Amino acid sequence: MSIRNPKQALYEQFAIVAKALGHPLRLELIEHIAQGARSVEALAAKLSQPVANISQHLQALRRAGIVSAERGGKFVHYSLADASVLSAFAAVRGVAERQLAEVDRIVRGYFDARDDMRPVTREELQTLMRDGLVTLIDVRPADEFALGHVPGAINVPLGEIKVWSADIAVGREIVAYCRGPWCVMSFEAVAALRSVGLAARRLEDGMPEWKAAGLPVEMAG
Amino acid sequence: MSIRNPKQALYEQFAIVAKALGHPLRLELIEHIAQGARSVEALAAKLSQPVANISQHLQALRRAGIVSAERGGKFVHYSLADASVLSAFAAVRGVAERQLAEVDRIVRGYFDARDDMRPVTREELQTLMRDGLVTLIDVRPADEFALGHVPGAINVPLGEIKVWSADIAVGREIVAYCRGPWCVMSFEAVAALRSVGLAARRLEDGMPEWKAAGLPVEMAG
DNA sequence: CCGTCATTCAATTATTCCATTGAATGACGG
DNA sequence: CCGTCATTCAATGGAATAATTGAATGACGG
Repeated sequence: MSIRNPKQALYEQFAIVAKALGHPLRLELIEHIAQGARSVEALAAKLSQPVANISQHLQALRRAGIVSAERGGKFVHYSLADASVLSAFAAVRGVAERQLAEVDRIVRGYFDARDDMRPVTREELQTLMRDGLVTLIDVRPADEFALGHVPGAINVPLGEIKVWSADIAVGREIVAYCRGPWCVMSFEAVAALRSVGLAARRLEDGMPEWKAAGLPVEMAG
Repeated sequence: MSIRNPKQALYEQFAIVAKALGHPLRLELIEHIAQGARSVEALAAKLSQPVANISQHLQALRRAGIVSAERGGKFVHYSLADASVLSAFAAVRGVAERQLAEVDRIVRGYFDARDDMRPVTREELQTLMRDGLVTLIDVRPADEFALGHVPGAINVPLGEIKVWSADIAVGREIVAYCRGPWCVMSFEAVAALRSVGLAARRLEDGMPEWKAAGLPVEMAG
């Protein structure tokens, strides 16, 4: 806590935030917390990690002002401290997408193979939904769907998509979304639907971005 | 390079970018490089750091796709790889400003003491300049001014502000800017000008943001 | 083709970060 | 007021990061 010039002191603070974003597990935690408030053990289960490890990463995120903790019952619920966290995440992602060849390689090797089409934008989706032209499916697990989803969306967790798609008439387009722009589940869903001859596309990103854009969110189920 | 799921692979890439932003020296490097392309030794001199140390930090930034290097003569010039780097920096800064109490403490303890007024926005400045109501000064060192400045600005490096202000008539407002929103020099300039009875305010942020906003930039001197 | 000099590499030490384990905390429900 | 259980703390070992030093690279100018 030595006295140093204020610029350095500020930059140290900014670095704390960036450093907290600088670990893949913590980024994944942010993605999950962005779906809604969650307890430590729920997050640990979702990431298949020991509880103590998750707890420590959450504390790192909290020290950086990225998430906030609130006790309810015997659980501590973590949620995003600020909507600006999502834009910081998006900005970092943007740099990586534009500049890192490895990102390009991963996207081409995996994601393009499952959906090489341009995703549906939020604006497009609103029009399509208003005119009743598409079926919108939310492929996240039921608990995340319950915490908030796009109005009119049907919850079809990825594991149930095969059974669900058996009853669907060919011709009507299906739009799928999940947790965010690179959430694997919506890519898998689109690939599965196409493989049985259905027309399917992804929404450009997921629930947190929809909400952050100020669009309506439906709760419970 | 083991085979793991694509989501983790992507998040590792995003983490590389964030991690590169997670060190105060590297953030300061970005601020300087944003003023214009610079050699390693020039940056080392500006930050008062050994050349080898700066070289290694620059390579970390380059691996993260944040800066790019180009050889010219016997110097390697580093510049920002992408305009999106500035928005990532700004987003991280935004989280810190909103959520970290320590940032508030530093700002109140140092910056507010020198300028407790609302800064001038870019739009305001354009109006004031067009109507000829203010004198605009760029308080950065001459070399940075030469690499690009706001049209109509006068270069008054911080060290010369006392001499310069002696000849200025009271009454006409002065607007000062430097490298970015928390660049210390413009705060110091405003404080110095006010202490001799002149009306002075800061621009809301600095040269890189002006340029990133698509506004005109004047070169050379 | 050789010397110069900006830059990078390599090696070292100190520090910080990360995952794991098991124990401690502390709020709730009875 | 006590047991339960989600969460946090503390301690360990191993890995990555940072600063420093001095040597090596390698492109340019002659």
